[in-house]
Amino acid sequence: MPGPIQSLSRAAAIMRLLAGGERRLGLSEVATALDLAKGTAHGILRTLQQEGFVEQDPESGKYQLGAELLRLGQSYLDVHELRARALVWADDLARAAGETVYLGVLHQQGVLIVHHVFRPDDTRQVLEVGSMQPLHSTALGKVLVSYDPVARGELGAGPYEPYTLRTLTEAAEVDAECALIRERGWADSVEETWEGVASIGALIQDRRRNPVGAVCISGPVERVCEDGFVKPSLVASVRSAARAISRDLGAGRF
Amino acid sequence: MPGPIQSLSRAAAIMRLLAGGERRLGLSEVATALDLAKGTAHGILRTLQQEGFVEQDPESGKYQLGAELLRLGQSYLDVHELRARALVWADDLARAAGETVYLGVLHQQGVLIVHHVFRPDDTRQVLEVGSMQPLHSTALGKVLVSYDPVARGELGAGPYEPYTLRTLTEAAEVDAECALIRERGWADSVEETWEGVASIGALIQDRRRNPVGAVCISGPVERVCEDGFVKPSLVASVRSAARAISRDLGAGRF
DNA sequence: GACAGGCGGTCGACATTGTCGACCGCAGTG
DNA sequence: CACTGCGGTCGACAATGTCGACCGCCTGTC
Repeated sequence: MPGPIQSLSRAAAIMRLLAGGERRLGLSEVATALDLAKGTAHGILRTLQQEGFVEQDPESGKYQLGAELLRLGQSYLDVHELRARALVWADDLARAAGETVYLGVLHQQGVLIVHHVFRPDDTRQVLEVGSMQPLHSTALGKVLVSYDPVARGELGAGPYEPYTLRTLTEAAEVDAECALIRERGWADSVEETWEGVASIGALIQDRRRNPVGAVCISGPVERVCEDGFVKPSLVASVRSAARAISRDLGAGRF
Repeated sequence: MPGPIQSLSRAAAIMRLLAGGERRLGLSEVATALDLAKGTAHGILRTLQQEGFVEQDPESGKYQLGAELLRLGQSYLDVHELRARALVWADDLARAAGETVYLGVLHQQGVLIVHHVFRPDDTRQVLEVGSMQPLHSTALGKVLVSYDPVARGELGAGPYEPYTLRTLTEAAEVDAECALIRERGWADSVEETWEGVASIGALIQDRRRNPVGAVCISGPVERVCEDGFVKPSLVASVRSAARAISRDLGAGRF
């Protein structure tokens, strides 16, 4: 039976739809958006609700995502091997560099943040675990595109969305940059996604040298860069953290 | 069609199974655990994998939860109205009390943590958003059981699991405690779940006075208690934060 | 190195199961 | 006070997911 189960695919589409729209959605909205009969959509929503994946506002009758997703998402993190092994290294890196550290893996057409260490001295930061970053304009994303053919495939042919004036929007530009990244072994992104923010990332490999994720540090361009380039000392810190995590993953087997 | 969609319920059961077991599970394990034909389990797993809810270790062929769950769980938090309105109050409370703050809602037979503010001065804490706490032995749980009939129903008749010597394990004990909680308007839990940890919680209501969640502060018993009782000043802080959040929720409408 | 046992995965027949579109009662609205 | 939209239900139909036998592969064993 090499075909997906229809009702499941539809349920997944409904949840993604609910995740996308900022506000709650009504039954009819869901049905028309996915081109389903109202009865069908209702059956799926009822089951999802009963399982806790979707909740219904009793007042308006509209639907939103449910708490069970948060719980399962947490379980995903608990089991995540890369994350588990990287925790302590990420902490060290944040302390050594004095900047925010992110750990990301490829997910669909972006980088999913699976770990986030706050900048040591600073308060008032928002945890970004579970959020996504673009592939073509972040250090994490460019690392993955450079080394993981799947990531390159997900990126597509462009043109890509320009977030700032420095964003690379053409496939040829990104590919050229990736060749450079492969050559020197690390990626940077200076104000390519957010004004004033620069980051430096490096690849994490598993025991069989497959790319499995990336680490990066991220901070204000004034602190991360010097004379228009990222500070070599920070690059060294990130690369050594990436190597340490990779080694740790490889050691799991032997 | 007031019946749940079979394949969806089964898919949910599979995901819960994967979330429960610490390690990855094989196809046959999943099938026998849920009493399904291998072909059926495979069909569901294949669809879940394709949608990103489940991942397969290419080496061992075993299954684990997928990244999409983390993303959707994050989306759940983004839309969560109680959490959004409580963010700033929880911050203030943590600063005023100098202790960790949790915000929880009822989910199945427990309290799901939807927000967590670290103790201001302290480092090295693990974010517990997405994890669950028991109903019968925590301040958050007892608040919900006291005011939300659904929570009381989920709690059941006991006896409940004893985590420490001070845990209330009989329904009668918990019900008596809840009567007291309703009377004075707040709950505490001193070493009932974890040795050395005490917490104080209060109810959050929506605009129609329905219980929708609870806040608590939690910290070492030496700091939270005095002469064997929780400090009145901390109780006052928690209650005023709970009132503030409730007011904020009510104000959304008028 | 041949064998047995277990694994993940596939296949096709069967009937269970999800789907569809018409229909219901209600609430808000002009 | 009709009218339009909503969320939700119903029952007939056949498309759909389910089942158990089967396949090829790997691993451990004697």
